Amino acid sequence: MSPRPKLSEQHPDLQTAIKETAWKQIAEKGAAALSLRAIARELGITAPAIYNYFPDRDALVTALIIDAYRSFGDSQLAARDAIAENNPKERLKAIGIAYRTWAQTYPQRYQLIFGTPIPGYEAPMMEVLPSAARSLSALVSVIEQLRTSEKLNIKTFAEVKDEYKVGFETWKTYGGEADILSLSVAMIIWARVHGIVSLEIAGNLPPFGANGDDLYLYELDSIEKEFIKE
Amino acid sequence: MSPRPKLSEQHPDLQTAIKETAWKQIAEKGAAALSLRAIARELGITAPAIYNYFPDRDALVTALIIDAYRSFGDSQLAARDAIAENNPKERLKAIGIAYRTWAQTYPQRYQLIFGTPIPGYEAPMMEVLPSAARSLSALVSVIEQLRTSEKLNIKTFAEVKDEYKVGFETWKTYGGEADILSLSVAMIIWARVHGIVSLEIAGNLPPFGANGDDLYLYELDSIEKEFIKE
DNA sequence: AGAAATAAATAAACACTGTATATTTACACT
DNA sequence: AGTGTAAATATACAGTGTTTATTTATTTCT
Repeated sequence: MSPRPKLSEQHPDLQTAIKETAWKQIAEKGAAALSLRAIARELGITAPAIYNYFPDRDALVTALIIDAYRSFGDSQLAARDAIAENNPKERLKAIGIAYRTWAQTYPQRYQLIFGTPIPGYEAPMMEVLPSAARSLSALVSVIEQLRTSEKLNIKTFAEVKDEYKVGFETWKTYGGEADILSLSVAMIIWARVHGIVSLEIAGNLPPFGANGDDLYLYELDSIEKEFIKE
Repeated sequence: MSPRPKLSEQHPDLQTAIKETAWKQIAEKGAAALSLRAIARELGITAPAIYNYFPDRDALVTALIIDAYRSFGDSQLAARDAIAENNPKERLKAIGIAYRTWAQTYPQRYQLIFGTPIPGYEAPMMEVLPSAARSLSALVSVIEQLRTSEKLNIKTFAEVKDEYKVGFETWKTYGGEADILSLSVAMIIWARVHGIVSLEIAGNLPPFGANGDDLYLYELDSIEKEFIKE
């Protein structure tokens, strides 16, 4: 009928509206069910109109991932900053608790970031790195603080290989100044909490025996004992 | 043209042929790209013919998952049994190494089992439990052996809640006799190795700093020190 | 052996999906 | 006022899982 509605009938900020509708549908039906046509339907526009704002579906997904990283990073940084700077042990614990809380609040976002729920989609590292690095910077900064105050309990770890130096510098731009040792420890801790949380969210923990709460708290304790001196 | 080819022109065991073609395509293009029509095309049949062997796509996926668990379980049990029974420490390490090796050999299978790569698919617990329990039985049995020989270093853990007793009994049918404490420890260890491996396979470890090898070996060492006495 | 029943395939169609192309038109600027 | 641009539409294509009706090879029964 009318090839282009008047401005007054349009969405004021369609780019944002598209993302919001996408999140809504992801929350309702899961990230895998994300559909450009369904988004367009709900917004009262046609599917190709979306291509004015995102070159293709993957670009939309990338934008969503970056937003999710930002939300996740906000939660991590807020948890850290809620505890006094001179108490890294409690800061570490707060970050750990916040990690799982955020994941349970936004399981779809968690899977969007750390899983592979979109058919054929692979995140473009260079676009995602800034927000990804920032989201881990809370953890890295606490570990780094432990290290510089000589409370970090770990022997030497791998050195940065020459070929990775560039990537590491980029990382530090967004993830904050940190020794490679701190980054390695952060990655181990990250992998541990991710291990439990991802199994739990994907429904792969058997529904008996120790539950997610028990396992998770055990791990947080275990991490504290293993990596913090005194 | 010919609504039904002669027996001589058909596949002798179409059910198996369908699964094999599915695995081939999963290996080539990833689990997310699994397509009934593509399978049919490659087999020279029509898509609806598959419905004679699997009621729908999800049933095929479930069958694939069960096969993958079997392959994974075989690898775990073989790794365990390659070491003398009276050497649980080395058995544990062998299982750990085999875990990552299998995952790296069959990354698509790993994601099929432990990720959520198929849009809208959720594994039916009751169908998958037997092969899933068996695949973890190697780890559980080693932990159980450590526990009965009093070499397991852990304090008490959660008790089995009454409502979960039935599920736990079912588990033991396929996963072997084990104390709930052993099962809990096994799940922690499982979550740890899964944490690194899943991040690594999904390409979410930053490509610098400690690599997967370093992190993984650190964790295996760490697990040994934390859970085995002496 | 001939007829009936069964089972396994095909063909065609439905409702979806992402995406490309050409077209239309509201809006902004000169 | 006229032109150019940008943002929408309409249309179309190739792909998906799935349903239905149809055909026929094979098996079973009499």
